[in-house]
Amino acid sequence: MSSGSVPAVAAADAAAGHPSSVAADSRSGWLDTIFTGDCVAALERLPKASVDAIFADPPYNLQLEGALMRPDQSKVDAVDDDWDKFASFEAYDAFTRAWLLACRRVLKPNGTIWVIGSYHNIFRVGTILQDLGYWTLNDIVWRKSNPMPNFRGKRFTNAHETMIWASRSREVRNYTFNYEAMKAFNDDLQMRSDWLLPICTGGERLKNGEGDKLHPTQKPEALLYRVLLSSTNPGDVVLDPFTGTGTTAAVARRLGRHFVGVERDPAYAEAARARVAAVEPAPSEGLVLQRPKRAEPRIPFGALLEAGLLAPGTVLTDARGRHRAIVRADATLESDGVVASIHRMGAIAQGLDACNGWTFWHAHVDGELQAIDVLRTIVRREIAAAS
Amino acid sequence: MSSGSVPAVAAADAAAGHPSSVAADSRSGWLDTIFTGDCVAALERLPKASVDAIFADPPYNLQLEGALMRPDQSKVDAVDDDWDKFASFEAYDAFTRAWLLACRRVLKPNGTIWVIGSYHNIFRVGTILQDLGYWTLNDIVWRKSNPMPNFRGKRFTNAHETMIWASRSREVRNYTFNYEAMKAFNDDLQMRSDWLLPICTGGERLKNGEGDKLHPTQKPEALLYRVLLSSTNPGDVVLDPFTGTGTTAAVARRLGRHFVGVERDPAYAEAARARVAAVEPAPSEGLVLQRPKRAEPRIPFGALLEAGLLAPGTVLTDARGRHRAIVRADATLESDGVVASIHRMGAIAQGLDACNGWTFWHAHVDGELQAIDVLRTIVRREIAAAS
DNA sequence: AAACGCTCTGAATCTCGCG
DNA sequence: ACGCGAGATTCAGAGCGTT
Repeated sequence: MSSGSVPAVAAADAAAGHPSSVAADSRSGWLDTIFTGDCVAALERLPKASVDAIFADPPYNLQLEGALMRPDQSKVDAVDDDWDKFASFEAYDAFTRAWLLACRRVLKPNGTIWVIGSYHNIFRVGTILQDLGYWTLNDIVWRKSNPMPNFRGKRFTNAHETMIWASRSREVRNYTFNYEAMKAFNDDLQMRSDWLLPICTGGERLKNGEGDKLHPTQKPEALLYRVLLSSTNPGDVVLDPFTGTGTTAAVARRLGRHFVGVERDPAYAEAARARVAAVEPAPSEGLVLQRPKRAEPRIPFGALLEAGLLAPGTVLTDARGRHRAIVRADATLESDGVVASIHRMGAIAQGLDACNGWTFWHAHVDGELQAIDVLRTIVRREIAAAS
Repeated sequence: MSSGSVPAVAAADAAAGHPSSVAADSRSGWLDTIFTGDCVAALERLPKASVDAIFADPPYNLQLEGALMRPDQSKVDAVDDDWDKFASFEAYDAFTRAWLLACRRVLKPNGTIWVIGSYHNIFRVGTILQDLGYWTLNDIVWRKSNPMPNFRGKRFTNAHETMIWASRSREVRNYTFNYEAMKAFNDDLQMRSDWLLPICTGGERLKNGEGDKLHPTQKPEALLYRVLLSSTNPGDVVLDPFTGTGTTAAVARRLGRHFVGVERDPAYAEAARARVAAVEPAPSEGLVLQRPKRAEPRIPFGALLEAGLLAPGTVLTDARGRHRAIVRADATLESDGVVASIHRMGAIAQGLDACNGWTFWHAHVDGELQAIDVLRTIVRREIAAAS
């Protein structure tokens, strides 16, 4: 992992076709780089299955007509850029299919993709994602704490945008989701599919020479922080095919992730490179997340007997003493003549199909009734200390 | 308007083809009726352009596989009904296109449609709505205050569903949106596109003989209350092509709207009819909404000076006295050398993009600090009295 | 009687590694 | 690829019985 080093943010004109700019067998030519050019052409030059995650903020195809005035007659600075103009839904669909296909090629088998949009485009994006074989994991609603009001009073205040989070295909189960970290992030409650965050304003919003916003749709770093924290690991490669002002790349670098960006507009691309170069990555020790229990070394129940923490003949009960079983020397339990593992015996006792014996069965430890999971923790600590 | 009368909730088998059950030139045969049958067949028997609004809760095509257990090993009662099974996305799309087309025929030119769904189906619904010519007005997020958790810790808690609100076509401008009523409903703030509401539980949830839920996906009445209050008027006709247990019809009747329902399952249809028959409509005088402000004459700020209600040189402040500005004779405000309208000055003072100066700026009226909107009301009354 | 604890349930695309 | 078994995993609110 090279998160501490300065990224190579030099320009590389992928669309113009310089073969040397993208090495087919190495990441050295394109990692931590923001390319100037069309994203489909640029992605075709990246190796297959080379990125861990994708965050895409494509044109929304807003289809605005005429200017929108505020109640005080000031003009709303709308998204009227050429890159957001499409001749028809069909043209937008073809564009969407093309870049989502190109993304699918460079995405690792267990990688995931995020796409953000509004009601103007997100339904078409979602449909095409499904049609291409991506498998939706969640749709996440970004609730804006400070949305633009509806000036005409003809609709509800459009106060949110939608992100779709999808794996590469239905069969994938080992995609990255830092469940425990997000739960801790959210005051020990599961992170929900609705996130309340302010829009990008103030010092975070990049300005042009005249002090106006540089880019019409710059996303807040807090949004990308949650996205990358939840679905990537330090050292992962994050691709943003519509880099814009480089929010994804900046947050990726801050969080010790690698990035690859593609941006069509040279001015945006240059601003993004300068922005990313100024980012100070977090120290790697700050990026360590709560380790999920699944990742802990497996301890067989017998290890508790070997360690002398439990003796054969000990009586185990459930938390309320309604069920009891005796520990045998071979690390099985016996109850009413039945012999089984701690898990099976817990299931049998409750009449269920399955049971986690570690948390179901209790023993007296230091005079207190405690789950045998506590003893497993002791064994794990001893193993960690010895190695 | 016949909201006070008992609706005709007798069954009518539209699918079986009784011509007498639907009169082509009168509403007497089908108004306030819940039909048993397939919705496309039933809608083809309704007159063209005959309903003011549609609320549709179609199958979501969940594509579940296997059983899901809670951590305590109890089984989640999943939606595994035949009506939610589709052979492919193509089959679901064909189904969706068919009923949305049938809906479009019976919808009045200025009518609107609501469709609710989850990430499993809503993208496809939204795409097809657009392809058929409907024009999206908003997507509304129903944030559930008490969603089912994610039991395996593999995704974000799926804590919301999405509703799409669309007009019949892009050109329509005179659709019903009770902007002021929704604003009043929301403590005088514009109603946003994210609504926090609990799921349907407790006494509101219809039960079968065994005390289990009668229908797997009954929607809360509060959701339909907001939908119908915002986008329909008393006396309007509301169609629900997937009536289920009749939540739409029940709330429509309570709010003095007419309804038409179609439900395929005879048991659900019968339960819905009984439910609706028990609904007591609200008294019609309770259904009068806040008069739209746009119908009020526009009063320029200068009119307050002309009327002598404010004098040049008067100091205005915000409600808490943190910002101040001086009224000039030309009806602009001045503060720290900056001159601007009441609205712009309010925005500048707060560092925001926009501000309603009428409610932001306050003056001492009869010794009390009050919003200058109070003075506008006085001017309006005088104008009304003079004419 | 109010408080408390236990049980039940809701549109859900919900494990993983080893043999 | 498939079967097997270890063992990891939940929030809000209603309802009901006990303290």
